Order: sequence, then structure tokens, then C-alpha cells
Amino acid sequence: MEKISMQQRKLVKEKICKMDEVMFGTVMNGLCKQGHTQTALSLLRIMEQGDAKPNTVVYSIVVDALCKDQMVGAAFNLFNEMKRKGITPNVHTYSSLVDGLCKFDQWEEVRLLLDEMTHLNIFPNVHTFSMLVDAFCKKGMVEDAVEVLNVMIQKGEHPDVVTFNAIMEGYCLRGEIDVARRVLDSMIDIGVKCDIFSYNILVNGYCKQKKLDEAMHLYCEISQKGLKPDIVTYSTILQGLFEVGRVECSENLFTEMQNAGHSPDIYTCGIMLHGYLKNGHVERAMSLFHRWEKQKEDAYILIYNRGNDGFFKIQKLDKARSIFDKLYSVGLHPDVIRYNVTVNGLCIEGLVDEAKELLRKMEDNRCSPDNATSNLIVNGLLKSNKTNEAMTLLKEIIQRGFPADRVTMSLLIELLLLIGEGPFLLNMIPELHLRNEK
DNA sequence: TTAGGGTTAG
Repeated sequence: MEKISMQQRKLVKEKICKMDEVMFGTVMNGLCKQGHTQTALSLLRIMEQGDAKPNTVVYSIVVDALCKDQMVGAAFNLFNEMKRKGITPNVHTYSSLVDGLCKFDQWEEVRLLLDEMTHLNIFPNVHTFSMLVDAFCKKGMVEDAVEVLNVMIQKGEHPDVVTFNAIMEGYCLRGEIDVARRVLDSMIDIGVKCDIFSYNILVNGYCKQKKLDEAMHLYCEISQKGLKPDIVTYSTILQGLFEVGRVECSENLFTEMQNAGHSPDIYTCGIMLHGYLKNGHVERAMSLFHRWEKQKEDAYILIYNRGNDGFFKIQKLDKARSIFDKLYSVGLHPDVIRYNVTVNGLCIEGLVDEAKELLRKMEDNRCSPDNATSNLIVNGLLKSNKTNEAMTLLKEIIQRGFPADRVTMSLLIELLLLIGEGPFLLNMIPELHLRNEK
């Protein structure tokens, strides 16, 4: 990506081609969508030196990308900078910031920002309101979301399919799928066309409640409504079917999916593998696994991970271990999650030395244990009978810098008291406390 | 040239 910015620089400096704001905007948008926000930001700085000065659109592009990268503070710095320079933010800029703040539960700041924009005669539109509705729903605050919905209608903004889908998801997350279904019917009544997202939300709701007959019924309804199930629909139902042990149904649906022209993506692969393993079909899982590992290198990461987890659950530690070793041999560096799954498996099995070895490998690969590692180890120890032996490992981790959160701490305390390590606990408390303060 | 939604391992 650096290459692109070098080319841009060259084009600008040598005046081979005069880039206007729109061209800069297009390039910066592309960079941001590919995750190169910093490069986009340097391009904005380059613009300042040229004839085409940064405008509202290019600032908004970078502000939005920073929010999506969860760098809301940096986004606000840029937002303040543009205001200082007299470049007026618009409804896009404000909406991106509102969305960023919502994701961090900064409700007071959201309110202030909405006030600010309204004072400037910039009014929230269907996008802005839908972001708010979605944020409330995802946090289980459906009543607040409905209130936002009413406000937007009052202000003359029409909720659309995205707004209603968010509300449906809110009800589904609370397990009130029948209410969600009624939302779907009423949105059709008022003339808002539902889409495949609407159905996927409902299907997922039923699957999570293990109501697979209802989910399958909805799946049939999709085609009757003139819509087509997509890869997400299939993945959701496949997962649900495996969850309730309907392996044959899953296999049939998997074939149906491929016949409909959808090749399995990385998630479907993981669902199939995990589903087989969970239901004890090791051979079927292995055969799929071997077929795919030849085809798709990209898919390795997730498949190995799922594979590892599944293998541990059915006590095939030797197979899990060989898969993990294979990751190294093909030059893939496992991420913290995959390490965690493996460390957990080893702890449950009481294989402390191997877990230690793995933690050392983790450090060699500059992959630090995180909260989840600690959590999993403590959990593994609680489930295991070889607690004393495994204590050694835990002590080593604690001494190396235990990343403790509240949950881990309480589990740890429970464990230490259980196995009569009260004195060790007393010694550790000041240090754990200090780390927690940081 | 800019903003909103669904599946996804411990």
C-alpha cells in the first residue's frame, strides 16, 4: 500500500497528473476500506501541500475509518482539526462519529454530538437513526431503540429495512422471536420490503433457541417471498442442525447449498468440521479436512483452530497435537486464540509440561498470553483432577505477568482456596491488585 | 469521492 502513496506523491510532485479532490477521495476511500487508514491519513497531509486541498468528504472518509478502527479519540482530533480549519462537517461526518461513540457506550457524548449537529442545522437522517437503533438493540435495550424509532418517525424520517432489521435482531437477542416475526409482518404491511438479512436474523433467532423446525420452515418461506438464501442463511442453519445433532440434515443442506451455487467459505468449512467433531464423526471431519487443506491455504487458520478445539473435546489429543505442529511446518503462526484453545486442552488433560512448552513457543512467536489464556488455564485446572501438578504452570504464568481481569481473578481465588494454596494467594494479592490498578 | 444491518472457534 505504501507503493500507492509513493505513486501518488510522485504524480503530485512531478505534476504528471493533477489530482482533484474527487480523485484523492476515491483513492483514500479504497485505502480505508482495505484497512490502510494511516496511508489515507498521510495522503490527506500530502493534499495540504498541493492544489487540491482536503475537503469535507476526504476528512469524513478518514474520520469514519478511524472510528471503524476503534480509534475514536483520533477521529475526534481530526474532526476538531477540520472544524478549526473551517471545513464544515456534514451529516456523514457526524453519523460516523455517533456510530463510533455508540460502540463504546459513550451515550452522554452521543447526546452532545446530536445536539451540536442539530444546532448547526445538520439533522440526523435514516442512517444516523438506524445506527442508534442498532446500537441500543445490540445492547439489549430494545425499548430505547423503539423510542428512537418513534422519534425518527415524528421528525419525518422514514425507517427502512435496515432500521427494522435492527429492531428484529434486538428482539431475537432477547429470545423474543415471535415479537421479531411480528415486526417483519408489520414492516411488510407498511410497504417496507424485507430482504435476506431480515430472514437471516429470524433464522438465527430460531437456531439459537434450537427450534430447527421453525428455522427450516422460514428457510422454505424465503424462496416463496422471491428471495434467495445466501451463504449466511446456510451457515446459520447448518450450525443449528449440528447443534441439535441432526447430522444427516446438515449434510443434505450442505449439498443443497453447493447445488445452489454457493461454494463453502471459511466459516462454512469451520461449521462443518466442528459440527462433525462435536457429533463424534471424526473420520468424516478428517476427510473433509484433508480435502480442503489441499485446496485453500487461506482457510487453514480457522479450520485448524476449529479442528483443534473439536479434537480436544473428543479426547484425541495426539491428532490435535499433530495438527498444531503442522501449522508450524507450513509456516503459519497461530494466533492467540488458537494457542488458548490448545493450552486449555492440555491443561484439562493435565499435560502441564506440554502447556508450558507451548507458552514458551507463544513467547518466541511474540504472541503474548491474554486474559482469555489465563481464564482458560484456571478453568482447565478447575475441571482437572491434577490440580497440584498444574499449579506449577499457573505460578509460572503469574510470575511472568499475569494479565488478570475480574473474572479470572475470582476464578483464580476460588481455585487457590480449593486446593489449599491460601498462603500463595495472600502473597499474590498485592501484585495482582497492583496490576489491576494499571 | 464520504455514513447504517445478518452467520463466524475458547
